[in-house]
Amino acid sequence: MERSSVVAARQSVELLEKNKPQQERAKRTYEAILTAAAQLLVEVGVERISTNLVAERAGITVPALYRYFPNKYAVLNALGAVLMDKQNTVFKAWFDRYLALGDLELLLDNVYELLQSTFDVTQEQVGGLEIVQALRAVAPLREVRQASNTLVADQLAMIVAEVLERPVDDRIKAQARLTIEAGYAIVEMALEDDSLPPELLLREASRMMRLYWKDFMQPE
Amino acid sequence: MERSSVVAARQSVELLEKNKPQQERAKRTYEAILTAAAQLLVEVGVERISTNLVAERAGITVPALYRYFPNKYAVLNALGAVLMDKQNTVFKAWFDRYLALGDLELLLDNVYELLQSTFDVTQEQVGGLEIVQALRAVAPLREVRQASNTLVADQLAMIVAEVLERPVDDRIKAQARLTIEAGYAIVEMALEDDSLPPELLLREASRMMRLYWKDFMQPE
DNA sequence: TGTACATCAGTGAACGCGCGTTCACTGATGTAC
DNA sequence: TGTACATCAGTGAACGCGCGTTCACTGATGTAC
Repeated sequence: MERSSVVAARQSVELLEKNKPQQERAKRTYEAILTAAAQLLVEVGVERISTNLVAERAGITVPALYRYFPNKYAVLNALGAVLMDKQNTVFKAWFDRYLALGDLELLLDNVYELLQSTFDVTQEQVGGLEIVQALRAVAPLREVRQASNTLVADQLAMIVAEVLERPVDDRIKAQARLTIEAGYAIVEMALEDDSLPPELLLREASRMMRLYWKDFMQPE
Repeated sequence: MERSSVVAARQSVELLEKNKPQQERAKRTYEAILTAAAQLLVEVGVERISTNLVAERAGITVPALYRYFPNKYAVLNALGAVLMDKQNTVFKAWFDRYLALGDLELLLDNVYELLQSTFDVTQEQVGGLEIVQALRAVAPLREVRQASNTLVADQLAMIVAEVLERPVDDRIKAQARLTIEAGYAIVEMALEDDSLPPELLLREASRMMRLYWKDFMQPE
């Protein structure tokens, strides 16, 4: 699995991994660390997760964890990268499937499918909701999340502009950024809220987005 | 200032305050704690804020802090309650101003003003952005945020239903919940993102919401 | 107006704990010959 | 096929630190008479 599509800007807290696992045993250890971290994110939350806890749960000693990650933020970052990659993959697949040149209608008519797929992929990942929340919560990770969302939004803006033969101005960038951000926020809400069925929330969200972009293409 | 409009459900972590400050000196201390906490939220982040740090910054000893708050979550909760109250007050004022019976048009034509006011009130509060992020991040606070947003959304749903003479069904609840959640997410993004002007983002968001609700009232 | 007293507010010192991190090391795995 | 050796992977023990929390206490404030 390719996990480098989200590249962390270098900052005061080192987020990059140290030694890559080479041997089989090492790969199992590495995966055990991520699995343990995901479980603990659910059980104790990002507030109380620690390298000690993760190592213990993974069945290794702490120095073994430090062989692969410089600190706990790097572990969370790796977890976040895995999930964001999955989400971005879903997005790209959807985009490629429904994008017919010169026609955005098909895309707009299938926004619900995108939201539902994003919902599914997040729910299937152990600790999925907790991971995306951690991405919002922890300062060094926030920038990674923002960079990823901005990247996706810019790609969306560029392609839409191209199809409509319009310039990529701030207006269209704002529309794209807005849609992406609202989309993720609503998916997270649908995962969290248990008073309303997720399908309904996602259905309504897709309706909102469709109306929004339709109006951009053919103003009232 | 009334700070109790957001009531925390009792849970495993105690969030309520202990002794209320009575004398003048105590009120200053109490305020100094909240001010210090807000500053430190900006400087070191929610990850590293601690009662020790807050007490030191506030110019008091740690046991003095414990006189008013049972733990650091209660401090963050108080901070969050202050901000959510301000936001809810803004919402209510806007709602009362533009709600004409039997007509939601005026409301819909002024969504931008609401978003801008919410943006302003959050930006003016020291550590405003960091506080709303902490509300999303910290588990025991998350429920408080969700309860507050659900409450506001339910009120919105109820009044809209009343004006339109429709029942308060899941559909209308979902619409309201969605709008509120997307609204806050976009305000936060506007505060965080520095690549696009906040006014543009809020303008577009209000356009999206207006189209969404218009369509509900008069389907295409 | 003065003072004794009750209550409120804040202090100094101490505690046990889990944290992140590092060290020199032993053990496991893979490979050259 | 066997073995010596290099490299990779993981351990045990230790460290200093800041954390949350509590205690018995001193000091400040307000009030009854």
